[in-house]
Amino acid sequence: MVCTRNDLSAWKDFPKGLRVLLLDEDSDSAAEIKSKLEAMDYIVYTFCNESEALSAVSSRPESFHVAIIEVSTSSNNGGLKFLETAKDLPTIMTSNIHCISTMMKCIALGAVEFLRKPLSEDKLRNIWQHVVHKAFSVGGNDLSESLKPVKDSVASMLHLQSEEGEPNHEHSDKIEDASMIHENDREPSAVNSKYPAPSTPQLEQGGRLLVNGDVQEHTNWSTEKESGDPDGESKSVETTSGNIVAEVTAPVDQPQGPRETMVKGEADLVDCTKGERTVDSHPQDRVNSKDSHAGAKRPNTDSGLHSSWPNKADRKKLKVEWTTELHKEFVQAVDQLGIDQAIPSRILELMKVEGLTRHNVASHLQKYRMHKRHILPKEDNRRWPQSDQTQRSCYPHKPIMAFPPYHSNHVVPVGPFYPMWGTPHPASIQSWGSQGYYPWQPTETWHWKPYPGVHADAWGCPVMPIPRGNCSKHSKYAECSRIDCSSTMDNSSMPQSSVEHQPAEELIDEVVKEAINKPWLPLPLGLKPPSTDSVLAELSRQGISTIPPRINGSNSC
DNA sequence: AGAGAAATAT
DNA sequence: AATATTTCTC
Repeated sequence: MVCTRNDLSAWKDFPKGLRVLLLDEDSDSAAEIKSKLEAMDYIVYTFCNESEALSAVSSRPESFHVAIIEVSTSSNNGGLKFLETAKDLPTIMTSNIHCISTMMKCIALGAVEFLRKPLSEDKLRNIWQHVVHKAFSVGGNDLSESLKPVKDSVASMLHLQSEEGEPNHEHSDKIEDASMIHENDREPSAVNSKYPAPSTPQLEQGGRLLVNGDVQEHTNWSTEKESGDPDGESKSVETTSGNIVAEVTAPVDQPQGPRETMVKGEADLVDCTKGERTVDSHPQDRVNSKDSHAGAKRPNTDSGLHSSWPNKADRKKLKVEWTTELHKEFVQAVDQLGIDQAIPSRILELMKVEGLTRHNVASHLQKYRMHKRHILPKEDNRRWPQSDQTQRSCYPHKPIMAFPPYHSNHVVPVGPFYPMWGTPHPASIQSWGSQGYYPWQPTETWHWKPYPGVHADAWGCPVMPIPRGNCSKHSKYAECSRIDCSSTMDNSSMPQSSVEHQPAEELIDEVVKEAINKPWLPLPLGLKPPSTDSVLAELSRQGISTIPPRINGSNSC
């Protein structure tokens, strides 16, 4: 009758079927208790003398979940021996005498509770709590066989994910609902309607699990890198069977450093539970915050609704708002990492923004790249009239043959495609580029590397006509190793439709790919060999520092 | 597992 | 229409 883990995952209506060892020398009393317990769908094993009970519990300890032991009046130590022996078994002592010292003795010896006779249904109803409590108090390893399944079952009910146990969503929701109420005395409502048998947790332990479940929700939110989405990206509080108690008892975690991102529920205006939440930011953490007026720009900042933490429903839909701030941090991270390192997880790491997920970053990065590739060149040309030519011309975005048609002297009054992203004013909303913020590592370091393992730019990347003069200012390796479009295309007569520039990009991709994959072949028309600078940079990037001294500054532009 | 692209949602 | 999230593919 060993209760295995599998049995327990099927223990849907816990605590029905809980196995109770009952020791009472008074057979009438025993019968009475037994019938009450059985009415609650507990399974009762009655013993009328201690030694029988002892042998039963020692020979098959896994057969019982809880014991109710009468403190015998007839013998001196009646019942206490059992208590001492069956330490793994949550044991409730009972007696019709209620001598305080006896009670204390029982508790001191490990009894989980002392119940005065007669044992009413109410008293008996809650004995399952001790089972659960024990299951969660004891470390996973020394958990007695009979309790493991209990723990699994409960963990599963609470959606705590004990090991790979399948979480039970219906249950978790209900429990969560119940826990939101924070009441100790639960009438047979949510939980109990599903588990009609006993219950009405009164003891601290019982309630604690639920309350802590709630706490954990919060903890989860504040630490999780990915909000509670089920794809498991949440690296936060992975509650496992071994550490639930510790986890749950720990104070709600104080973000120690990471900034927090602003997230917004979808229904901003509805009510406190749905309204936007602005997490307090930690000024001391904002080491990189460059603009003091940033706060004023935050469209969402502080509507005074700090009240409630997101409940589950809302949490799912929390939306990251890419404010200027946030975007700036993003760009900084990206710049800092450089093109080949700028992957969502690293960016996320660098940004240290609380609550931001890798998905968020990935998405933003996707957009960022799109803009870099397709939009910025246009934007750049048209919206940075003051810029020295270098900035524009050295843009690393790929293909350039198809630079958007447009004459620099022709002021285009029409709004940009993506006004948000291209606005030149540093203080205004998002602008993708990082120029101006991090002059030591300008966006030029963004060399899109379409083919893993090789830096395309080092091998020749197509590029716009090189403007006169300014090249030498930029030591980056990219700029001199590009196609000189003017040799093959006439800028002034370039196609006006940006549609036509797509195929050209792909073509260039192909050409570059070919050049990369077959370095022994002559470079295709339009590709220049890599410059010395670019080769050196690539070599040093790959950890090769010693180069034969045969370099003659041939990187003329 | 995680990056990136595409699809989908708001 | 812009942009964020989700889903899908590799």
